[in-house]
Amino acid sequence: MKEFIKVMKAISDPTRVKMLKMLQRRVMCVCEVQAALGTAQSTASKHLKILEDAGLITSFKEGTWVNYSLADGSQSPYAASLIGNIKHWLEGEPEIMELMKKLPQVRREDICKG
Amino acid sequence: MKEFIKVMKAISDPTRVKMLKMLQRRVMCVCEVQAALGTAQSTASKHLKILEDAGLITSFKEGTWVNYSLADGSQSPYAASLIGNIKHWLEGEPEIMELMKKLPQVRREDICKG
DNA sequence: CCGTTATATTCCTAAAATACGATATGGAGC
DNA sequence: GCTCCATATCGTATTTTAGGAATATAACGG
Repeated sequence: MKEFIKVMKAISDPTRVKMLKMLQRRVMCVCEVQAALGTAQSTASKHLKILEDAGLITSFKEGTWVNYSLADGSQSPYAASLIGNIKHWLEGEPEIMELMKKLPQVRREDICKG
Repeated sequence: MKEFIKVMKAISDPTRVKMLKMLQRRVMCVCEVQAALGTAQSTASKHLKILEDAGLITSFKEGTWVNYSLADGSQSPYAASLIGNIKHWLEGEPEIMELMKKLPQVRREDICKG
């Protein structure tokens, strides 16, 4: 039950849902997520951790960067099911479409290292 | 997005999940739900309202009783998907099995009217 | 080792969720 | 009309959550 609630709570926040929708398109580092959403760095990092703890995303380090991507769902059957659904859910939402449109311009080469 | 979050938030609370699992088995009135979970009456009523607003359950009046049951999902595609999943999710959970075991003894004839 | 950069964590505050008791509503029956 | 019972709503205390600023950690380049 605790595991189930953890997954559901993780997916119950608009900011985190947006993160999932972005990571569905491509791998992103924390500063890219932060830039795309316009949040504080600590906020982005914290939300990503919640998603990772729930088994919805995974990360791997690449130097100082931490790359996040959608998980395969092997960590939790609930996460697996939701990962599958989230891919087609909310695709028509204006809020999400807007975000997706500006996603290509959010590149770590332009954002970080400065 | 708001509708989506509403459904997800609704299903992110242990008390409400237990309610859904019970209503999956049979129709129940508020006092039966209250008795089965051991909560205050106001608490049960409020949680049921949240689930109904999310399109996860429906109600119909029968005299002074209000009967709640699982919704068919026609109100929201997100609710529809989760209603389908919740039916097989958590079936093995000790907490849920315990609850299901005592469900037959929770009858409005014994609880209410007195 | 030192400085820089990306990320994580801590601390604090504001907003939201939860629970309960108390009160209000609404139907049934006298 | 009044009373009883099931349910809904209100008021409030407590807990949880979200957000950002500040600080800590970790990896890289010199």
